[in-house]
Amino acid sequence: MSDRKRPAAKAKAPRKPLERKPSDHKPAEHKPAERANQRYRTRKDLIAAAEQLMKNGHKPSLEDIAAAARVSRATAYRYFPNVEALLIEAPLDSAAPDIEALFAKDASIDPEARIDKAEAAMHRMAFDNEAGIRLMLAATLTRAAEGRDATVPLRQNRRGPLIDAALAPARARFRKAAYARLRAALALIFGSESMIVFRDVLRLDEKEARQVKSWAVKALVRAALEESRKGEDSRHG
Amino acid sequence: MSDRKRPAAKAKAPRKPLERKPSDHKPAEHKPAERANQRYRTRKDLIAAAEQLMKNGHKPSLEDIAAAARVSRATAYRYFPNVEALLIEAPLDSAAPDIEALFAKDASIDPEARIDKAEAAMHRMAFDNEAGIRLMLAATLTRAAEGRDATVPLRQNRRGPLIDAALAPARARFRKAAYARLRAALALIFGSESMIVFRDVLRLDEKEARQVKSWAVKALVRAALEESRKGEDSRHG
DNA sequence: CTTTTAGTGAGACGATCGTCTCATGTCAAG
DNA sequence: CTTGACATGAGACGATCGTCTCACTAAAAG
Repeated sequence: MSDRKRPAAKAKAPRKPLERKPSDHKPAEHKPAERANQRYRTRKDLIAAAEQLMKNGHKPSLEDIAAAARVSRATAYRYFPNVEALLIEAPLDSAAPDIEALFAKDASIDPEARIDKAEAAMHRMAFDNEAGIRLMLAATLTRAAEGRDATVPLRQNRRGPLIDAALAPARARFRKAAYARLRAALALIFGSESMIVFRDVLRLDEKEARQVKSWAVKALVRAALEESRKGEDSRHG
Repeated sequence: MSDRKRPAAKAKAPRKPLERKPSDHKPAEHKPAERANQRYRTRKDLIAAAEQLMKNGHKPSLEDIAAAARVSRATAYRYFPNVEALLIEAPLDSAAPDIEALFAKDASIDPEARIDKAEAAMHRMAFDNEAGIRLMLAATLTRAAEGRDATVPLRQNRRGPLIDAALAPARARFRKAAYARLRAALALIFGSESMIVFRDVLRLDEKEARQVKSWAVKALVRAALEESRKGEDSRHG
Protein backbone atom coordinates (compact mmCIF):
# COMPACT_ATOMS: atom_id res chain seq x y z
CA MET A 1 0.00 0.00 0.00
CA SER A 2 2.15 2.81 -1.12
CA ASP A 3 -1.05 4.73 -1.17
CA ARG A 4 -0.06 6.86 1.76
CA LYS A 5 2.83 8.91 0.64
CA ARG A 6 4.68 11.46 2.64
CA PRO A 7 2.85 14.73 2.19
CA ALA A 8 5.68 16.32 0.27
CA ALA A 9 5.43 13.74 -2.44
CA LYS A 10 1.77 13.82 -3.20
CA ALA A 11 0.67 14.87 -6.61
CA LYS A 12 3.87 13.53 -8.04
CA ALA A 13 2.93 13.98 -11.65
CA PRO A 14 2.87 17.79 -11.91
CA ARG A 15 5.91 17.63 -9.69
CA LYS A 16 6.96 21.28 -9.46
CA PRO A 17 3.63 22.99 -9.26
CA LEU A 18 4.85 26.24 -7.80
CA GLU A 19 8.08 26.51 -9.77
CA ARG A 20 10.00 29.17 -7.95
CA LYS A 21 10.66 32.13 -10.12
CA PRO A 22 13.31 33.73 -8.01
CA SER A 23 13.31 37.18 -9.46
CA ASP A 24 9.73 38.22 -9.96
CA HIS A 25 9.44 39.09 -6.32
CA LYS A 26 7.23 42.08 -6.09
CA PRO A 27 8.39 44.32 -3.28
CA ALA A 28 4.83 44.25 -2.07
CA GLU A 29 3.14 47.53 -2.64
CA HIS A 30 6.25 49.57 -2.08
CA LYS A 31 6.21 52.46 -4.45
CA PRO A 32 9.30 54.57 -4.80
CA ALA A 33 8.67 57.55 -2.59
CA GLU A 34 5.89 57.11 -0.09
CA ARG A 35 6.64 57.03 3.58
CA ALA A 36 10.25 56.76 2.66
CA ASN A 37 11.50 57.29 6.18
CA GLN A 38 9.39 54.56 7.66
CA ARG A 39 10.56 52.13 5.04
CA TYR A 40 14.16 53.19 5.35
CA ARG A 41 14.13 52.51 9.05
CA THR A 42 12.59 49.07 8.92
CA ARG A 43 14.97 48.08 6.19
CA LYS A 44 17.93 49.36 8.14
CA ASP A 45 16.74 47.57 11.27
CA LEU A 46 16.44 44.31 9.39
CA ILE A 47 19.93 44.55 8.00
CA ALA A 48 21.35 45.52 11.36
CA ALA A 49 19.62 42.61 13.03
CA ALA A 50 20.88 40.20 10.40
CA GLU A 51 24.38 41.54 10.72
CA GLN A 52 24.22 41.06 14.45
CA LEU A 53 22.94 37.51 14.28
CA MET A 54 25.44 36.49 11.63
CA LYS A 55 28.44 37.18 13.77
CA ASN A 56 28.56 33.75 15.30
CA GLY A 57 28.64 31.96 11.97
CA HIS A 58 25.26 30.34 12.26
CA LYS A 59 22.92 31.11 9.46
CA PRO A 60 20.13 32.89 11.23
CA SER A 61 16.58 32.02 10.35
CA LEU A 62 14.43 34.77 8.98
CA GLU A 63 12.21 34.29 11.98
CA ASP A 64 15.09 35.17 14.27
CA ILE A 65 16.14 38.15 12.21
CA ALA A 66 12.63 39.52 12.11
CA ALA A 67 12.25 39.04 15.83
CA ALA A 68 15.54 40.79 16.54
CA ALA A 69 14.45 43.68 14.35
CA ARG A 70 11.10 43.79 16.18
CA VAL A 71 9.35 43.23 12.92
CA SER A 72 6.98 40.56 11.71
CA ARG A 73 8.08 37.78 9.44
CA ALA A 74 5.75 38.95 6.73
CA THR A 75 7.25 42.41 6.78
CA ALA A 76 10.74 41.04 6.43
CA TYR A 77 9.65 39.22 3.30
CA ARG A 78 8.21 42.45 1.98
CA TYR A 79 11.68 43.95 1.99
CA PHE A 80 13.75 40.97 0.94
CA PRO A 81 12.69 38.14 -1.32
CA ASN A 82 14.43 35.58 0.87
CA VAL A 83 16.86 35.09 3.68
CA GLU A 84 19.85 35.10 1.40
CA ALA A 85 19.07 38.52 0.02
CA LEU A 86 19.21 39.80 3.55
CA LEU A 87 22.46 38.05 4.31
CA ILE A 88 24.02 39.50 1.20
CA GLU A 89 23.49 43.05 2.30
CA ALA A 90 24.19 42.57 5.93
CA PRO A 91 27.71 41.62 6.76
CA LEU A 92 29.87 44.27 5.26
CA ASP A 93 28.35 47.65 5.68
CA SER A 94 30.04 48.18 9.00
CA ALA A 95 33.32 46.55 8.12
CA ALA A 96 34.13 48.04 4.75
CA PRO A 97 37.37 49.98 4.76
CA ASP A 98 37.06 53.70 4.31
CA ILE A 99 38.98 54.64 1.22
CA GLU A 100 39.46 58.28 2.11
CA ALA A 101 40.72 57.48 5.57
CA LEU A 102 43.03 54.80 4.26
CA PHE A 103 45.00 57.13 2.05
CA ALA A 104 44.36 60.36 3.91
CA LYS A 105 47.71 61.12 5.50
CA ASP A 106 49.64 58.90 3.17
CA ALA A 107 51.66 60.95 0.80
CA SER A 108 53.22 57.97 -0.90
CA ILE A 109 52.42 57.71 -4.53
CA ASP A 110 54.24 54.45 -5.08
CA PRO A 111 51.54 52.24 -6.58
CA GLU A 112 53.03 49.07 -5.16
CA ALA A 113 53.00 50.39 -1.63
CA ARG A 114 49.51 51.78 -1.95
CA ILE A 115 48.11 48.62 -3.47
CA ASP A 116 49.69 46.62 -0.71
CA LYS A 117 48.14 48.87 1.86
CA ALA A 118 44.74 48.57 0.26
CA GLU A 119 45.07 44.83 0.12
CA ALA A 120 45.99 44.74 3.77
CA ALA A 121 42.79 46.58 4.62
CA MET A 122 40.64 44.21 2.60
CA HIS A 123 42.52 41.32 4.07
CA ARG A 124 41.78 42.38 7.62
CA MET A 125 38.18 42.96 6.79
CA ALA A 126 37.79 39.55 5.20
CA PHE A 127 39.52 37.56 7.90
CA ASP A 128 37.84 39.42 10.73
CA ASN A 129 34.40 38.77 9.33
CA GLU A 130 34.96 35.33 8.00
CA ALA A 131 31.74 33.84 9.28
CA GLY A 132 29.54 36.56 7.91
CA ILE A 133 31.35 36.68 4.62
CA ARG A 134 30.98 32.96 4.11
CA LEU A 135 27.25 33.24 4.56
CA MET A 136 27.09 36.21 2.24
CA LEU A 137 29.10 34.48 -0.45
CA ALA A 138 27.04 31.34 -0.20
CA ALA A 139 23.92 33.41 -0.53
CA THR A 140 25.07 35.19 -3.67
CA LEU A 141 26.27 31.95 -5.20
CA THR A 142 22.98 30.17 -4.92
CA ARG A 143 21.01 33.22 -5.88
CA ALA A 144 23.04 33.55 -9.02
CA ALA A 145 22.82 29.87 -9.79
CA GLU A 146 19.07 30.02 -9.95
CA GLY A 147 17.19 32.91 -11.51
CA ARG A 148 19.67 34.68 -13.69
CA ASP A 149 17.80 37.67 -15.01
CA ALA A 150 19.37 39.70 -12.24
CA THR A 151 18.07 43.17 -12.60
CA VAL A 152 19.05 43.44 -8.99
CA PRO A 153 22.71 44.02 -8.29
CA LEU A 154 23.84 40.57 -7.28
CA ARG A 155 26.84 41.76 -5.51
CA GLN A 156 28.34 45.02 -4.51
CA ASN A 157 31.82 45.72 -5.73
CA ARG A 158 33.91 47.24 -3.00
CA ARG A 159 37.30 46.32 -4.30
CA GLY A 160 37.02 48.20 -7.57
CA PRO A 161 36.95 51.71 -6.11
CA LEU A 162 39.60 50.72 -3.60
CA ILE A 163 41.93 49.53 -6.32
CA ASP A 164 41.31 52.64 -8.35
CA ALA A 165 42.07 54.84 -5.40
CA ALA A 166 45.27 53.01 -4.68
CA LEU A 167 46.48 53.29 -8.23
CA ALA A 168 45.20 56.79 -8.85
CA PRO A 169 48.48 58.66 -8.36
CA ALA A 170 50.21 56.41 -10.86
CA ARG A 171 47.37 56.07 -13.24
CA ALA A 172 49.06 58.04 -15.97
CA ARG A 173 51.90 55.57 -16.06
CA PHE A 174 49.64 52.75 -17.27
CA ARG A 175 48.43 52.19 -20.75
CA LYS A 176 44.69 51.86 -20.91
CA ALA A 177 44.42 48.19 -21.71
CA ALA A 178 47.16 47.28 -19.26
CA TYR A 179 45.34 49.14 -16.54
CA ALA A 180 42.05 47.38 -17.18
CA ARG A 181 43.78 44.04 -17.11
CA LEU A 182 45.65 44.85 -13.95
CA ARG A 183 42.52 46.06 -12.28
CA ALA A 184 40.69 42.83 -12.97
CA ALA A 185 43.60 40.68 -11.91
CA LEU A 186 43.95 42.58 -8.67
CA ALA A 187 40.26 42.14 -8.03
CA LEU A 188 40.83 38.40 -8.06
CA ILE A 189 43.33 38.69 -5.27
CA PHE A 190 41.66 41.40 -3.25
CA GLY A 191 38.33 39.83 -2.74
CA SER A 192 36.96 37.87 0.12
CA GLU A 193 36.90 34.88 -2.21
CA SER A 194 40.65 34.63 -1.87
CA MET A 195 40.18 34.09 1.84
CA ILE A 196 38.08 31.07 0.98
CA VAL A 197 40.81 29.66 -1.22
CA PHE A 198 43.46 30.14 1.42
CA ARG A 199 41.35 28.60 4.11
CA ASP A 200 39.54 25.77 2.42
CA VAL A 201 41.80 24.79 -0.43
CA LEU A 202 45.34 25.75 0.47
CA ARG A 203 44.91 25.46 4.22
CA LEU A 204 47.18 28.39 4.89
CA ASP A 205 46.74 30.64 7.88
CA GLU A 206 46.01 34.31 7.79
CA LYS A 207 49.61 35.41 7.97
CA GLU A 208 50.78 33.25 5.10
CA ALA A 209 47.80 34.36 3.08
CA ARG A 210 48.71 37.96 3.60
CA GLN A 211 52.29 37.37 2.50
CA VAL A 212 51.25 35.60 -0.65
CA LYS A 213 48.78 38.27 -1.60
CA SER A 214 51.16 41.06 -0.77
CA TRP A 215 53.76 39.57 -3.07
CA ALA A 216 51.27 38.87 -5.83
CA VAL A 217 49.63 42.28 -5.96
CA LYS A 218 52.99 44.02 -6.03
CA ALA A 219 54.30 41.71 -8.71
CA LEU A 220 51.26 42.36 -10.85
CA VAL A 221 51.50 46.11 -10.48
CA ARG A 222 55.15 45.96 -11.40
CA ALA A 223 54.47 43.84 -14.43
CA ALA A 224 51.72 46.14 -15.67
CA LEU A 225 53.92 49.16 -15.15
CA GLU A 226 56.77 47.61 -17.01
CA GLU A 227 54.67 46.60 -19.95
CA SER A 228 53.19 50.05 -20.12
CA ARG A 229 56.63 51.55 -20.01
CA LYS A 230 57.86 49.35 -22.78
CA GLY A 231 54.91 50.51 -24.75
CA GLU A 232 53.55 47.19 -25.74
CA ASP A 233 50.30 45.94 -24.42
CA SER A 234 50.60 42.23 -24.77
CA ARG A 235 54.03 40.81 -24.71
CA HIS A 236 53.65 37.51 -26.53
CA GLY A 237 54.58 39.12 -29.75
CA MET B 1 -4.40 37.07 21.96
CA SER B 2 -0.97 36.15 20.84
CA ASP B 3 -1.77 32.82 22.28
CA ARG B 4 -1.97 31.16 18.92
CA LYS B 5 1.47 31.34 17.45
CA ARG B 6 2.62 29.87 14.22
CA PRO B 7 3.63 26.31 14.95
CA ALA B 8 7.28 26.95 14.30
CA ALA B 9 7.44 29.40 17.14
CA LYS B 10 5.90 27.44 19.94
CA ALA B 11 8.01 26.67 22.96
CA LYS B 12 9.90 29.85 22.38
CA ALA B 13 11.86 29.75 25.57
CA PRO B 14 14.15 26.76 24.90
CA ARG B 15 14.31 28.13 21.38
CA LYS B 16 16.89 25.85 19.75
CA PRO B 17 15.97 22.51 21.25
CA LEU B 18 17.61 20.41 18.61
CA GLU B 19 20.71 22.55 18.09
CA ARG B 20 22.19 21.16 14.93
CA LYS B 21 25.59 19.72 15.51
CA PRO B 22 26.61 19.39 11.92
CA SER B 23 29.43 16.97 12.31
CA ASP B 24 28.34 14.28 14.69
CA HIS B 25 26.35 12.64 11.96
CA LYS B 26 26.60 8.96 12.51
CA PRO B 27 26.72 7.17 9.17
CA ALA B 28 23.99 4.98 10.52
CA GLU B 29 25.28 1.56 11.36
CA HIS B 30 27.80 1.54 8.55
CA LYS B 31 30.84 -0.31 9.75
CA PRO B 32 33.96 -0.16 7.62
CA ALA B 33 33.92 -3.35 5.67
CA GLU B 34 30.58 -5.10 5.57
CA ARG B 35 28.72 -5.43 2.33
CA ALA B 36 31.14 -3.00 0.86
CA ASN B 37 29.98 -3.51 -2.70
CA GLN B 38 26.38 -2.84 -1.92
CA ARG B 39 27.29 0.36 -0.14
CA TYR B 40 29.71 1.44 -2.83
CA ARG B 41 27.04 1.14 -5.45
CA THR B 42 24.34 3.06 -3.66
CA ARG B 43 26.80 5.81 -2.85
CA LYS B 44 27.97 5.97 -6.43
CA ASP B 45 24.40 6.03 -7.70
CA LEU B 46 23.53 8.87 -5.40
CA ILE B 47 26.46 10.97 -6.54
CA ALA B 48 25.74 10.22 -10.17
CA ALA B 49 22.11 11.18 -9.75
CA ALA B 50 23.06 14.42 -8.02
CA GLU B 51 25.56 15.24 -10.73
CA GLN B 52 22.93 14.67 -13.34
CA LEU B 53 20.31 16.79 -11.66
CA MET B 54 22.70 19.64 -10.97
CA LYS B 55 23.43 20.30 -14.59
CA ASN B 56 20.57 22.68 -15.06
CA GLY B 57 21.61 24.94 -12.23
CA HIS B 58 18.67 24.26 -10.00
CA LYS B 59 19.57 23.00 -6.60
CA PRO B 60 17.95 19.60 -6.61
CA SER B 61 16.02 18.52 -3.56
CA LEU B 62 17.23 15.46 -1.80
CA GLU B 63 13.92 13.89 -2.60
CA ASP B 64 14.61 14.26 -6.30
CA ILE B 65 18.14 12.96 -6.03
CA ALA B 66 17.03 9.94 -4.08
CA ALA B 67 14.28 9.24 -6.57
CA ALA B 68 16.67 9.53 -9.49
CA ALA B 69 19.04 7.12 -7.79
CA ARG B 70 16.13 4.76 -7.15
CA VAL B 71 16.80 4.96 -3.46
CA SER B 72 14.71 6.06 -0.54
CA ARG B 73 15.14 9.41 1.11
CA ALA B 74 16.15 7.78 4.35
CA THR B 75 18.92 5.87 2.67
CA ALA B 76 20.31 8.98 1.08
CA TYR B 77 20.56 10.55 4.50
CA ARG B 78 22.41 7.48 5.68
CA TYR B 79 25.17 8.23 3.22
CA PHE B 80 25.29 11.99 3.38
CA PRO B 81 24.48 14.17 6.35
CA ASN B 82 22.68 16.70 4.17
CA VAL B 83 22.03 17.78 0.64
CA GLU B 84 25.09 19.97 0.52
CA ALA B 85 27.44 17.13 1.32
CA LEU B 86 26.10 15.38 -1.73
CA LEU B 87 26.44 18.42 -3.93
CA ILE B 88 30.04 18.87 -2.86
CA GLU B 89 31.07 15.49 -4.15
CA ALA B 90 28.99 15.47 -7.24
CA PRO B 91 29.78 18.05 -9.81
CA LEU B 92 33.39 17.72 -10.76
CA ASP B 93 34.50 14.17 -10.95
CA SER B 94 33.64 13.94 -14.59
CA ALA B 95 34.91 17.36 -15.61
CA ALA B 96 38.33 17.55 -14.01
CA PRO B 97 41.11 17.99 -16.53
CA ASP B 98 43.47 15.09 -16.93
CA ILE B 99 46.94 16.27 -16.06
CA GLU B 100 48.81 13.55 -17.91
CA ALA B 101 46.84 14.04 -21.08
CA LEU B 102 47.23 17.79 -20.89
CA PHE B 103 51.01 17.72 -21.02
CA ALA B 104 51.44 14.41 -22.80
CA LYS B 105 52.63 15.43 -26.23
CA ASP B 106 53.74 18.85 -25.18
CA ALA B 107 57.48 19.07 -25.15
CA SER B 108 57.54 22.71 -24.14
CA ILE B 109 59.24 23.34 -20.87
CA ASP B 110 58.57 27.03 -20.79
CA PRO B 111 56.80 27.50 -17.48
CA GLU B 112 54.80 30.46 -18.68
CA ALA B 113 53.40 28.56 -21.62
CA ARG B 114 52.64 25.50 -19.55
CA ILE B 115 50.98 27.47 -16.78
CA ASP B 116 48.88 29.26 -19.32
CA LYS B 117 47.83 25.98 -20.83
CA ALA B 118 46.90 24.58 -17.44
CA GLU B 119 44.93 27.67 -16.63
CA ALA B 120 43.08 27.39 -19.89
CA ALA B 121 42.02 23.87 -18.97
CA MET B 122 40.77 24.90 -15.56
CA HIS B 123 39.09 27.89 -17.13
CA ARG B 124 37.14 25.76 -19.56
CA MET B 125 36.15 23.38 -16.83
CA ALA B 126 34.95 26.16 -14.58
CA PHE B 127 32.97 28.03 -17.19
CA ASP B 128 31.45 24.92 -18.70
CA ASN B 129 30.17 23.72 -15.36
CA GLU B 130 29.25 27.03 -13.89
CA ALA B 131 25.93 25.97 -12.47
CA GLY B 132 27.22 22.88 -10.75
CA ILE B 133 30.27 24.65 -9.43
CA ARG B 134 28.21 27.42 -7.92
CA LEU B 135 26.16 24.90 -6.02
CA MET B 136 29.24 23.05 -4.91
CA LEU B 137 30.95 26.22 -3.74
CA ALA B 138 27.89 27.38 -1.88
CA ALA B 139 27.66 24.03 -0.18
CA THR B 140 31.24 24.06 1.01
CA LEU B 141 30.97 27.65 2.18
CA THR B 142 28.06 27.05 4.46
CA ARG B 143 29.40 23.74 5.66
CA ALA B 144 32.60 25.43 6.67
CA ALA B 145 30.78 28.33 8.27
CA GLU B 146 28.96 26.07 10.65
CA GLY B 147 30.60 23.08 12.29
CA ARG B 148 34.27 23.65 11.95
CA ASP B 149 35.84 20.48 13.35
CA ALA B 150 36.18 19.26 9.80
CA THR B 151 37.77 15.90 10.04
CA VAL B 152 36.26 15.44 6.64
CA PRO B 153 38.13 17.03 3.75
CA LEU B 154 36.04 20.10 3.12
CA ARG B 155 37.22 20.57 -0.35
CA GLN B 156 39.33 18.71 -2.80
CA ASN B 157 42.29 20.56 -4.25
CA ARG B 158 42.58 19.95 -7.96
CA ARG B 159 44.58 22.99 -8.86
CA GLY B 160 47.60 22.18 -6.72
CA PRO B 161 48.74 19.10 -8.63
CA LEU B 162 47.94 20.82 -11.89
CA ILE B 163 50.11 23.78 -11.03
CA ASP B 164 52.91 21.53 -9.88
CA ALA B 165 52.78 19.56 -13.09
CA ALA B 166 52.88 22.70 -15.18
CA LEU B 167 55.87 24.09 -13.35
CA ALA B 168 57.68 20.78 -12.95
CA PRO B 169 60.17 21.19 -15.82
CA ALA B 170 61.25 24.56 -14.47
CA ARG B 171 61.08 23.70 -10.84
CA ALA B 172 64.81 23.86 -10.34
CA ARG B 173 64.85 27.47 -11.44
CA PHE B 174 62.77 28.57 -8.46
CA ARG B 175 63.97 29.13 -4.97
CA LYS B 176 61.96 27.20 -2.48
CA ALA B 177 60.16 30.06 -0.80
CA ALA B 178 59.48 31.78 -4.08
CA TYR B 179 57.96 28.61 -5.45
CA ALA B 180 55.65 28.16 -2.49
CA ARG B 181 54.49 31.72 -2.79
CA LEU B 182 53.98 31.46 -6.52
CA ARG B 183 52.06 28.24 -6.11
CA ALA B 184 49.64 29.81 -3.66
CA ALA B 185 49.19 32.92 -5.74
CA LEU B 186 48.48 30.89 -8.84
CA ALA B 187 45.94 28.88 -6.91
CA LEU B 188 44.02 32.08 -6.33
CA ILE B 189 43.76 32.66 -10.03
CA PHE B 190 43.26 29.11 -11.15
CA GLY B 191 40.30 28.19 -9.08
CA SER B 192 36.66 28.20 -9.88
CA GLU B 193 36.32 31.02 -7.38
CA SER B 194 37.87 33.36 -9.89
CA MET B 195 35.01 32.58 -12.24
CA ILE B 196 32.67 33.86 -9.56
CA VAL B 197 34.59 37.10 -9.27
CA PHE B 198 34.60 37.67 -12.99
CA ARG B 199 30.94 36.91 -13.31
CA ASP B 200 29.37 38.42 -10.24
CA VAL B 201 31.72 41.23 -9.30
CA LEU B 202 33.54 42.37 -12.39
CA ARG B 203 30.81 41.41 -14.85
CA LEU B 204 33.30 40.36 -17.47
CA ASP B 205 32.54 37.66 -19.98
CA GLU B 206 34.40 34.42 -20.36
CA LYS B 207 36.78 35.66 -22.99
CA GLU B 208 37.87 38.71 -21.06
CA ALA B 209 38.26 36.59 -17.97
CA ARG B 210 40.54 34.25 -19.79
CA GLN B 211 42.70 37.09 -21.06
CA VAL B 212 43.08 38.62 -17.65
CA LYS B 213 43.99 35.33 -16.05
CA SER B 214 46.37 34.41 -18.83
CA TRP B 215 48.21 37.65 -18.36
CA ALA B 216 48.25 37.39 -14.59
CA VAL B 217 49.53 33.85 -14.31
CA LYS B 218 52.32 34.52 -16.77
CA ALA B 219 53.28 37.72 -15.02
CA LEU B 220 53.45 35.95 -11.70
CA VAL B 221 55.56 33.12 -13.05
CA ARG B 222 57.90 35.63 -14.60
CA ALA B 223 58.17 37.59 -11.39
CA ALA B 224 58.92 34.51 -9.33
CA LEU B 225 61.52 33.37 -11.81
CA GLU B 226 63.21 36.70 -11.83
CA GLU B 227 63.35 36.95 -8.08
CA SER B 228 64.75 33.47 -7.87
CA ARG B 229 67.32 34.34 -10.45
CA LYS B 230 68.35 37.44 -8.60
CA GLY B 231 68.76 35.26 -5.55
CA GLU B 232 66.65 37.28 -3.20
CA ASP B 233 63.41 35.97 -1.88
CA SER B 234 61.58 39.09 -0.91
CA ARG B 235 62.47 42.20 -2.71
CA HIS B 236 61.41 44.88 -0.28
CA GLY B 237 64.76 44.58 1.46
C1' DC C 1 17.91 -24.33 4.14
C1' DT C 2 17.88 -21.55 8.34
C1' DT C 3 19.53 -17.72 11.13
C1' DT C 4 21.66 -13.54 11.70
C1' DT C 5 22.26 -8.99 10.56
C1' DA C 6 23.29 -5.07 7.73
C1' DG C 7 21.08 -2.24 4.28
C1' DT C 8 16.85 -0.48 2.94
C1' DG C 9 11.90 1.56 2.41
C1' DA C 10 8.05 3.99 4.22
C1' DG C 11 6.62 7.51 6.55
C1' DA C 12 5.70 10.44 10.93
C1' DC C 13 7.64 14.43 13.01
C1' DG C 14 9.04 19.20 14.03
C1' DA C 15 11.54 23.10 11.97
C1' DT C 16 12.19 26.54 8.39
C1' DC C 17 11.13 28.51 3.93
C1' DG C 18 8.46 31.55 0.92
C1' DT C 19 3.58 32.81 -0.36
C1' DC C 20 -0.73 34.50 0.54
C1' DT C 21 -4.79 36.70 2.87
C1' DC C 22 -7.06 39.36 6.10
C1' DA C 23 -7.16 42.51 9.75
C1' DT C 24 -5.07 46.33 12.16
C1' DG C 25 -2.28 50.19 12.78
C1' DT C 26 -0.47 54.62 11.27
C1' DC C 27 1.02 58.39 8.35
C1' DA C 28 -0.48 62.38 5.80
C1' DA C 29 -3.67 65.09 3.13
C1' DG C 30 -8.10 67.22 3.26
C1' DC D 1 -10.60 65.27 13.11
C1' DT D 2 -11.64 62.41 9.53
C1' DT D 3 -10.31 59.52 5.92
C1' DG D 4 -7.90 56.90 2.67
C1' DA D 5 -3.67 54.93 1.34
C1' DC D 6 0.03 52.48 2.79
C1' DA D 7 2.89 49.76 6.17
C1' DT D 8 2.52 46.23 9.37
C1' DG D 9 1.05 42.06 12.16
C1' DA D 10 -0.81 37.56 12.53
C1' DG D 11 -1.09 33.42 10.87
C1' DA D 12 -2.60 29.60 7.47
C1' DC D 13 -0.59 26.99 3.83
C1' DG D 14 2.26 23.73 1.14
C1' DA D 15 7.10 22.48 0.33
C1' DT D 16 11.64 20.89 1.82
C1' DC D 17 14.93 19.72 5.39
C1' DG D 18 17.00 16.49 8.65
C1' DT D 19 15.77 13.07 12.38
C1' DC D 20 13.76 9.11 13.95
C1' DT D 21 11.29 4.61 14.30
C1' DC D 22 9.58 0.44 12.61
C1' DA D 23 9.19 -3.17 9.45
C1' DC D 24 11.04 -5.57 5.51
C1' DT D 25 14.60 -7.40 2.37
C1' DA D 26 18.54 -9.61 1.19
C1' DA D 27 23.40 -10.69 1.92
C1' DA D 28 26.44 -13.64 4.58
C1' DA D 29 27.33 -17.42 7.96
C1' DG D 30 26.18 -21.78 9.88
